[in-house]
Amino acid sequence: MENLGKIIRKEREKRKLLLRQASALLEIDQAILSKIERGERKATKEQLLKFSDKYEIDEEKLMVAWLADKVYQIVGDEKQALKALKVAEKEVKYKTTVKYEN
Amino acid sequence: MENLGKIIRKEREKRKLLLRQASALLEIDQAILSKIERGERKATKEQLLKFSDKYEIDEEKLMVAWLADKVYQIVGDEKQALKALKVAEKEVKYKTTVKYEN
DNA sequence: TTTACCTTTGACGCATCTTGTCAAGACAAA
DNA sequence: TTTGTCTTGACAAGATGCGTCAAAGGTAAA
Repeated sequence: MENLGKIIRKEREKRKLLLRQASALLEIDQAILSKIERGERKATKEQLLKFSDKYEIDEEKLMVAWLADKVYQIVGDEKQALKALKVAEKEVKYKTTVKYEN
Repeated sequence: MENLGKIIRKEREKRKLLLRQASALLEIDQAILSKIERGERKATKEQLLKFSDKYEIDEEKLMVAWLADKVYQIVGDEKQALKALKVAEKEVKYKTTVKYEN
C-alpha cells in the first residue's frame, strides 16, 4: 500500500503527463498538485474525487490511502501510536456491529 | 477501553467533584470541561496534561484515548475506515522498524 | 411553585490553520 | 544561455479551533 501522493504521481507518469498537463486535466493548480504528489500538502476531498474521476482510479483505493495519510499524520510520531490505532479500530468495529446510531 | 471524556468524567465522579470544583482544580473553563467530558469538544494537549497531573491518571493511558478519539473522528463515518486503519498501522510499524528517518 | 444549585448550550471574538493563487527559484537538457 | 519542467515561498481569504461568558435546562428541596 502507498500513500495518496505516490499513487497519483505514479498514475501521472504512467500517462506521461507533465505537471502542467495534469494540472489542466484535473483543474488543480500545478503548485498544489506538486505538493500533494510529494506529500507536502494533503488533498481535499474534492481533489480526491477529481483524481478518481480524471485518472480513473478506484475511488475506494484513493479514499483508503487518503484516510490512512490523515491518520498517520495524527499518530505517526507518538509512542502510543499502535495502541491508539487498536483502540480506534475497536470503536469502528463496534460501531458497525451495533444496529442503532446515536 | 474508553474515550477520554468518559475517563475524566468517571475520575471526577470518583472524586465527588462538581464541575465547578474540577474546573478550578484543573484550571479549565467549566463549559469546556463539560463539553470535553461529553465528547462535544476534544481536549488540547495542554488540557490532557492537566488531566494527567491533577487527576493523577497515567499520561500514556490518556494519550492513547486522546489519539484514538482523534483518529476515530477522521475515519469513523467512512466505509473504508478499517482498511485505512490497517494501512496506517503498517506505516507506523514500518517507521519504527526502519533505523533511519526520511 | 419558587428557590437554589449544577450542568449544558450557544453566541461571540480572537487566534491559528487551510487553501488556492501567483511569482520567483532551482535544476536539467539542449 | 536558453528553454522547459518542477519546486518553493509569500500572500490573502476563508475555515476551523479555542476560551470566555451569560443564559437556558434540568432537578430536587422547601
